[in-house]
Amino acid sequence: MKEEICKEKMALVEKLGVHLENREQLAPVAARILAYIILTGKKGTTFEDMVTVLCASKSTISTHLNHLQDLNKIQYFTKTGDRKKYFIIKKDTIIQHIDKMVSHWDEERIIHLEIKDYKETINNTKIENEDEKFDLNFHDDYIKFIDEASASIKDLRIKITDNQFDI
Amino acid sequence: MKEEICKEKMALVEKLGVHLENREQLAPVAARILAYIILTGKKGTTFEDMVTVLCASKSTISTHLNHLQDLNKIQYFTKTGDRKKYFIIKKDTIIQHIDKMVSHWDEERIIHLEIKDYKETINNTKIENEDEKFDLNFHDDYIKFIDEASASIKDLRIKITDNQFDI
DNA sequence: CGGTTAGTTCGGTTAGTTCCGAACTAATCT
DNA sequence: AGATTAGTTCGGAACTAACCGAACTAACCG
Repeated sequence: MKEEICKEKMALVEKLGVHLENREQLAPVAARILAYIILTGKKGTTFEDMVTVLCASKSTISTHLNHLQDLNKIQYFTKTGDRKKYFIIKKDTIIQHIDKMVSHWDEERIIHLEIKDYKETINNTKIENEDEKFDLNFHDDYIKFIDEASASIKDLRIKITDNQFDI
Repeated sequence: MKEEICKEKMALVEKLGVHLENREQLAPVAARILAYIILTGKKGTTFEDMVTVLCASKSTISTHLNHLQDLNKIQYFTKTGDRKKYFIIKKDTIIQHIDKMVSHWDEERIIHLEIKDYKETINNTKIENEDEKFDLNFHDDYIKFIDEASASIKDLRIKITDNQFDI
């Protein structure tokens, strides 16, 4: 029975790993480390543990573990009389993820405005074929969507910060 | 004056190129091709044109141009008595982008449900320390956000399909 | 037919990524 | 002090991605 759960866990680690590898632009093993840490939860997981369970070398685990700490995605706690570090994901990971989405949309907003600006200049300076002119309405609608989505996710952010969940 | 606009255009191509390179996971030159096509608009741009203006080899342009067509990001039209192809971005690019966002959220939704499911199993089977149990509320709230965001972007999709803008 | 235009395909180079093993450090235990 | 535990650092092997040049094809022109 314990083995079955372990199998299920490792299957999920691989699945979540692939997802995180793409979403967070991480190396395969780095993504699996993160997935494993997420699915282990509050009790935490150790360096050694990950070396054996993820079948990776100590150097690989070490490098990626440090990288994930640099990225502020994980942290560790310790136990008195125990030299090991127990890794858990950063409590504010979701907030970070939300903030990243928001800043990503901000970026899109800015570039859409810039493109629209450029297109307007062209439309006004070159008095060329009417039907070669740029359409601009789309940019306005897209920006409106971005603003709506940002507002909606900021609501979620507030809800989460109020409740202070862990993942 | 024409030169100034050209400089401005190429600066925007680089900027939009970097943005698209990340957003669409394209090779640098592929992203610049797409950016250049977007900023040239309805009059279209040719193979040769891009070779000179983007300072890339014919083989590079050829490969990426075919790749972008495979990805359904660009298309071309022709002129009678003219052997060249005039590339423009696909009219439904925005719709594609929106659909990609939606399917991305669907994916996230599924994996969150799977993780929640796994965590529930663990919480129920192992009757371990109460405070080692997984928190699950976050997943529900995140899924709720995803559903809201999806709904909001689907509204935009309808608005756009009704109006049928070009980019 | 030969020449030009428009584009493709192939092989190779360079750059960069990902991971590993071996040798190392640094703290703790006996 | 010597051994053990916990982890780091370095060099390199294997692989992948991105681009280029050169040689090619395919259509049309005169």
